[in-house]
Amino acid sequence: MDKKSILLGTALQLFVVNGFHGTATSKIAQEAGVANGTLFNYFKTKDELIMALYRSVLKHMDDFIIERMESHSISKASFRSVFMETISWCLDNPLRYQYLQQFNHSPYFKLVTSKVLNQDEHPLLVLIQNGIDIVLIKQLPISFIYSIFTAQVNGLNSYIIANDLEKDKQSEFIEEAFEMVWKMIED
Amino acid sequence: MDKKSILLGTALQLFVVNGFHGTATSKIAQEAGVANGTLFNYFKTKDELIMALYRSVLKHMDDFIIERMESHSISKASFRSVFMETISWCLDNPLRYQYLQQFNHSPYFKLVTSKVLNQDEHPLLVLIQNGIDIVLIKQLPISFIYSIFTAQVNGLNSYIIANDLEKDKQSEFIEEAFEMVWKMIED
DNA sequence: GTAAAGATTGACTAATCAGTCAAATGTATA
DNA sequence: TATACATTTGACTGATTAGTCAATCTTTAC
Repeated sequence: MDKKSILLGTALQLFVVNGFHGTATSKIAQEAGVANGTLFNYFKTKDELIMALYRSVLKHMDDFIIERMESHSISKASFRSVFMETISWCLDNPLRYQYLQQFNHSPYFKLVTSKVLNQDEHPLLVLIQNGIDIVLIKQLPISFIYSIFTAQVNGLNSYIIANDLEKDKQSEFIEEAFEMVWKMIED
Repeated sequence: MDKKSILLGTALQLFVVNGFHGTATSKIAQEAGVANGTLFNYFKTKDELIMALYRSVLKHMDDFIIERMESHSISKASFRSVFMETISWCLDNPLRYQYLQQFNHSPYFKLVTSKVLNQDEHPLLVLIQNGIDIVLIKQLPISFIYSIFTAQVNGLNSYIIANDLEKDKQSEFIEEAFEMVWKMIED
């Protein structure tokens, strides 16, 4: 693994545990096994590291979901697939998930907006747009459906984590939660 | 207003804008119009201020909702009332809402848990328990329903804020979102 | 009026931090 | 081997920080 990836991985862990300003750049470099100055060869400032890590984690999630989408039709099954893969990613990548949440609710979030998020190639957004077009789901703004959908994922995820469910109990609630959200958005 | 309240109010604003570690205690004291040392008379450490502010904001929200609950029956109307008041509070108190979110997704969150949150007197939790008991809503764990309900509030709120809706458009979506969440949880 | 108790002050400290840079090390080419 | 180029190093700096405390001011009680 190259030094940049190691630095991003180390930063991820430390930021989630100690927060942004609670994590010194020197600590990241030390834990990553490189010199202090090396970090600043790869990331001009600490803020740039924080932003780069955010983009990297978003990409990791999107790649995971796109790669594993079962159905390419526009159907309940494809929504189910996106829902399942999203939850899977969150549960399999707790640090990355926490980092996204921490970042999204921090003052750093206002520094990104448009470019990073308004990606029309985002699988869920495309799916919702198509679902609305063929009157499979409710005639409401895409971003409204998107908010509802992702909020449901977050709610489910925080429930599973807070209650430390076993695998089979998890599956039950995931299935239940998807049926719930589908009932919400279907036309 | 007493100095403690002024300090809490100033801290709220600065923490939301600049983050926890991005806000110096000396800055809070300065903006609040008191000396540096005065802050530490009211809050032993910076962390204690952060925690006290969290509890204070939670209490503000609960008081608001309890005070304005229209119906004390166990009915769809009472769930609707809690939903509406919660959204109202979020929209009327953007700084406080943002602070809750920022705190909940920060490393500080793990320092609270049980005592602050497991309050059985929380209006929504009580309502859900009663709703399940009389088979008005689905026979699922209280905390699951709670997660779903609050997730819906968060999703709706982030949609309204991100799209900067006018008042009447807001009402439409709030109504729609409640009907959606009710469809999810009703038995 | 006065004395005791409590509240407020702000200069101060010891520690920590983001970012720099000249020197050292590694790598590729001819 | 020699030379050019890129990467890595870590000591260093100037700035900032949370928290302290002896001195000063304010309030209360009689």
